[in-house]
Amino acid sequence: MDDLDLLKTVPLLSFLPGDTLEDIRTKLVEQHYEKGEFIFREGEKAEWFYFLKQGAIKCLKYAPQGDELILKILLPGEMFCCESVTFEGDTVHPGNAQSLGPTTVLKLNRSIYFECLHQHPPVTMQVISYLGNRLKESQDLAKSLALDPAETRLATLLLRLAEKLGEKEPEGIYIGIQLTRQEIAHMIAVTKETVVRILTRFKEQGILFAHSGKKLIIADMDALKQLAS
Amino acid sequence: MDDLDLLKTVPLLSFLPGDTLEDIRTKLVEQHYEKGEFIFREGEKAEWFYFLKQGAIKCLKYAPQGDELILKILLPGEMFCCESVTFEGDTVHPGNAQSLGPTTVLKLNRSIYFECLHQHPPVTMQVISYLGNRLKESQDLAKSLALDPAETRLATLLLRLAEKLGEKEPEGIYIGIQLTRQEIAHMIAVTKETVVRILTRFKEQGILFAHSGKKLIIADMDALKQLAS
DNA sequence: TACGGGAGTTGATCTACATCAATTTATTTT
DNA sequence: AAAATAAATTGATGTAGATCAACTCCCGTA
Repeated sequence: MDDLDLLKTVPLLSFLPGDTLEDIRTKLVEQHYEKGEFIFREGEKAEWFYFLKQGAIKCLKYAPQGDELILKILLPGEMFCCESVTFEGDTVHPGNAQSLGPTTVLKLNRSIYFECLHQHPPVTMQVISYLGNRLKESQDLAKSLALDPAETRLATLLLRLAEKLGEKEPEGIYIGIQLTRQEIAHMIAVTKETVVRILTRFKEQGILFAHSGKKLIIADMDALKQLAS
Repeated sequence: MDDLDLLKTVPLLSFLPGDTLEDIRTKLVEQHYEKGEFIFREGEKAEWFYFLKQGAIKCLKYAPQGDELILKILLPGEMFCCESVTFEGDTVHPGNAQSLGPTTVLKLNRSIYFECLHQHPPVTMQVISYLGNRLKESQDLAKSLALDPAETRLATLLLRLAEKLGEKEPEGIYIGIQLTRQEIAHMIAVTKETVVRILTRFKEQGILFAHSGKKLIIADMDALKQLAS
């Protein structure tokens, strides 16, 4: 019953209408996605509040020519689409959500979520807090894209990834999520070639330690912080 | 008493604790700023909820070297800092707010704002909705900075400005806010020279009509939409 | 009416990063 | 394990937009 243990850790869900966690469970819809599947696409009607149970999801937008920008990587425990569903009338998703690997989400019907917000002010306050953080994150991304050179953007990204999901290993801090060079490129708006060239430079400088060529292990966090500045 | 008339149009403020609008007025602090003055700076403690009564405010961030990015232009009727104040403990402003001209704001003490949110769920829902819109806006900006060439970014900006504060004139749609080329440049992350060059091209193409060299008048909205695509 | 300073404009040159192309190395699939 | 496919790497070349520098226009002030 680790499902329920997880739910208990999510303040938002602990306030769902109904007295027991079992009640809550009956209202949540669990759904599974394989790598590359879309949870939703831009322009589709937003009808669910989501909670990421397992896996990782990239939130991204496409330019008309097919270029893409990854705006956010969602990790287990995070909620998403808490804003769209509160708008009056029909709302559509402003971007795409695609699973990075095998992924399980729990989703909650728009009207139940809405009811929950109305009945539990502290929950609503949490959503505001979450949205405030997402807004800050998004503005930091915009600033970085606008003002930082590619090397700084990559250093900043590696640092954030290390802080969020870094695992201590003998050689350094291992980034426990497998992103392709192309995906990294899409997060900082450069080409995959540029990512490779900068990573190669980082390895030469001893900032990075490449275990099996693919795994990213950061050897010198301080140097990265310096570059991210 | 047009002050109160204005307040009535702001749903958030109409829910403030207290029965009459006169009561509300006693809790709001009015403050005036001259062109260029800062309402607050990055890193300062966030202690107020703000409402823009008159004028215009630019929200911006600086890079260490002094480069800047304008994230948002606030116009009369808009609230700001509705998120920071809901976080637990002390919070600091993640960016700067600077007046573009003579500006009047109304501000509300953090704890009264907080109380207001707790007592009036519909108000809270509005704040969520507002933050959701701000988040979408910010992500659109990030996408534009990441994937669109300078010309497209400028076309998109002019279009948005025209939609928000365009005034019909015989020659076209006049953008009723005086921004310097440098400020426009800071909104789309290019140099002022690049802004000038693209605007010159737009004039040559008949998209823009320059009344007295400075005023921006859009002659061909459809062509702009095409470019912004 | 002249003066001064900031904003706008234009041209010449430079550069970070994209693009294109070829090759190597992983990862699936059979 | 071999074949097929996808991802990573490296080098050569191209380009959008930055930078630097000069000049002009405008607007406020004396």
